[in-house]
Amino acid sequence: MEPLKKTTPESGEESLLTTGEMAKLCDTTHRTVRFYEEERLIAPVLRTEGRHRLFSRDSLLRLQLALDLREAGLSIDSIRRLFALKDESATAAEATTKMSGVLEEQIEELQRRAEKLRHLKEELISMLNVIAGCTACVDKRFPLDCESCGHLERPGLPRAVRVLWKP
Amino acid sequence: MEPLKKTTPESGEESLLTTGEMAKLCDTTHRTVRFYEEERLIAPVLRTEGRHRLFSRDSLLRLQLALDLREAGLSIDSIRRLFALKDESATAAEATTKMSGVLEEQIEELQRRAEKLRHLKEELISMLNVIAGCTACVDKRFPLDCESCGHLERPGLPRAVRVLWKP
DNA sequence: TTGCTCCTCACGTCACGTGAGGTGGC
DNA sequence: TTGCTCCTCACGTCACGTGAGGTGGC
Repeated sequence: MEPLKKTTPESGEESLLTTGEMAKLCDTTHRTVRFYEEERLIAPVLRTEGRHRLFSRDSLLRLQLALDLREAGLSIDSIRRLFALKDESATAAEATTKMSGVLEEQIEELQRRAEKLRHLKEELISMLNVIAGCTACVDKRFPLDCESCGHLERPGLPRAVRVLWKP
Repeated sequence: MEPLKKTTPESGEESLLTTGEMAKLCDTTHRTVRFYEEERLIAPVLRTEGRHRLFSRDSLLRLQLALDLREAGLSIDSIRRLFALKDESATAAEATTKMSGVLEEQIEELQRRAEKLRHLKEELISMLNVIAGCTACVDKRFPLDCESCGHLERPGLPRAVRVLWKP
């Protein structure tokens, strides 16, 4: 029996990834992969003779995490600093303390953002409920004279309705 | 008794807001107020002789909602279209249907984002737990040879640790 | 008159997007 | 040879930030 060289690479050489494969596996674009390389967050392990980039599996993981951290609101610079923290620390304790600091801060920021989004969502939902009452409206006063209708006069009317339903 | 003209304005004229007051009440900058005016999302009701802008309370509400929608991920263009929906609709039913569509879509997007953020948060927290075990590490192998330590070998180790704790 | 706020250009920034024109590799 | 992917500039975009140099208003 012959060893399955193509499907089960052992050296790791054969599992290198092109820019396009990196993009596909990270669900992003070619340009974004190039941008993260420009920013020194990843680097190709080698180039082909035609100068095509080849990345390692480690680079794939780094890019995936970097992109998730970006989506979570960290800037490229913060991500770069987070990735550099370990090598800049003298001891493991120092590294973990610093990483914890960055991560805790971001977790708190995520919680604040989630809370704000949840609030806005509630406002939008309550708004849908209010304007649902206008769906059956056949009044000739729409849309220029809704204010005389009375439907929008009740107290506690969400700001979104006041703004979006104003003449 | 004299009417309290200064503190309880009746005409509304006296409650007009300058660009700086708009910025302060929206917790944003002067430039951002100007930008939203450039984008036709708000407009000053009048100018002083010295060309200083004066905005109405309605503009304040519009700007506050616009900024919240921006933070929630809507583009300036989407916000402009949402604000224009009512006047572009022939009936109240049409307006509510269209607004519901935009808002429902954004609510779903918010939920997707919140879910992703929650996932990343879990990963970061579990990462803190793992690297907490390294805090007491006094091994000379840190930081260049952590891989030979065994602490990071267990299966299911979050990707974040694999990336951030790699040599 | 002094301080603070406001004005109008206008270029800078961040994280990419989008061609333009050319080459690589199965 | 054909298609698809990759390459390197390099300018564009979105939502503002940041001065530069000047004027307003209590």
